[in-house]
Amino acid sequence: MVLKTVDSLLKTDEDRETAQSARVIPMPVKPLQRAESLSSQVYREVERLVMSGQLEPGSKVNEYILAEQLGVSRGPVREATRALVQAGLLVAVPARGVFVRELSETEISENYDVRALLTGLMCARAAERRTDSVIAELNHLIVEMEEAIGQRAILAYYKANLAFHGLIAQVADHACSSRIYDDLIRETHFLRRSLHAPAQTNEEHRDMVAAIAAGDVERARRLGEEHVFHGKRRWLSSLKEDAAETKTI
Amino acid sequence: MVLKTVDSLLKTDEDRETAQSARVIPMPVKPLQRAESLSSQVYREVERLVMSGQLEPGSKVNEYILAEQLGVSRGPVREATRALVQAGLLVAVPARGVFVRELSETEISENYDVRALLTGLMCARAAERRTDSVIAELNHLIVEMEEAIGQRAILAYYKANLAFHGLIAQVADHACSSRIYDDLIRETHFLRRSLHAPAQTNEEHRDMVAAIAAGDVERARRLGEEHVFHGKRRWLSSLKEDAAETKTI
DNA sequence: CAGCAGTAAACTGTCGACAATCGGGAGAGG
DNA sequence: CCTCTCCCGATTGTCGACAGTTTACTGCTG
Repeated sequence: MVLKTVDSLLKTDEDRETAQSARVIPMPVKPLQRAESLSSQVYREVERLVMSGQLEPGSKVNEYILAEQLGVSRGPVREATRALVQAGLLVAVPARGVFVRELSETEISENYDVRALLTGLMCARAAERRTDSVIAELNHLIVEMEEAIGQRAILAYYKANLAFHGLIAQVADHACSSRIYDDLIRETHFLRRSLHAPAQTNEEHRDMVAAIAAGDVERARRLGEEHVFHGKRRWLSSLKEDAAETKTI
Repeated sequence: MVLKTVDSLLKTDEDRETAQSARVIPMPVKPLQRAESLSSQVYREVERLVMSGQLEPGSKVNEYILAEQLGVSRGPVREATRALVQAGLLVAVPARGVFVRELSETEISENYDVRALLTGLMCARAAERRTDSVIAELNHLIVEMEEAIGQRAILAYYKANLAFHGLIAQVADHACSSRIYDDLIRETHFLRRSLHAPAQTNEEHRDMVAAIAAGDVERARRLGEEHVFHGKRRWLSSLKEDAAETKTI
């Protein structure tokens, strides 16, 4: 691990590896592939910080401080932030710096729209390429989500849900959709920390898998699309609730 | 103009502006906004080089040479290329450099798939938000394309076609779709230099505008989708022709 | 006490230089 | 003559430093 994580700075970093130690093993088992470039590591670390909420939307990302915390110079940090701006996680203001992107309600709404189409496409293709083992795995994930709902285990549900859609994407075998879908998911990461009507959502999952299992391509597409649109509706109603609450307060 | 274009290096660069010349006007009319960052300028210049075909798919982009040609240091060049990698125009190979991305047939096919969905979405929304002036402008562009086809003016057709889809995107007022659509178009830029069955394509344009003008949302969506899928079919058939030719040779 | 100007600190944008790594070519050996 | 190895040049990855701009603080004035 070349790059220090920001977390690790809070602890004493005692995990310094002495790679050049003792004997040189004739056939090294792992370190054959060179360490990833610092830019990429910084990219992933900043991505993690944003996704985990440690960097809140709208907050400023200071190059200098970040570079110091990660133990690298500003070069790689600048490269990483540039890429993250292009990826849509950050926004750059000339001569002011980069900030964690905050989405307007319109942008979130549009995000749902495109995700719906992509989900439909991937479900349709998944219905064409399904195998018994995949269907079994999807059903297993649905059960997992069911259990997570019963135990109010938000994180477990979140992970299983991610795995569910990830597996569909994998089976769909459509890299272009998959990539864009992942980008869109990342942009709206903060929405997924709170959950609305998970039971109903999981019911939709069941229907989707049934259509995929039956090989009903068009039905799978429609259910996939609707699944996301229903998510959008749930988000909208939660918005209205928030607005009502703030109004009554 | 701070940045030198690569083209300009072939000519003698005589257009050196002496910005600090003669008198200082008390109230400067234009230069109030500071020049764009070099990274952004390099970004656009490399993008232009790729789009125009001066940098062919698969060719290597040398940081040092590019920086020297543009008259900047390698820092901005690295930032720009990182962003372009994220944008999908370049690919980075660790410790080897960046190359102009070349798409496999599968990737191009998938590109069409997603573009079809987005075009459908934008046409549907355009049908909801149409105005008389927009319809008139769309019809005007169709006529322009018609004329370009008659005159075998590929470039004119290309530009009008771009304007046509751009106008629909603008009317659709769906930034998310629009952004992704543009990215996808850029990735497959090289396909649009050769044209297949433009007359038929323009006929589809007519139908699309008719549906949008009539406010028939679902029909507009379907025609928009099909328009791109027909483009995909035309591309596939041109592929087969190429394969047949190379086989007979 | 509030508002404004001036100054100083902080931060971004950019550059040149050094180190590490990869590819190609020369040379030796089979 | 072919192949493998070693070395060198070319190129990327990274760093520290400087310059210009923005921001924040301080002190002055109405």
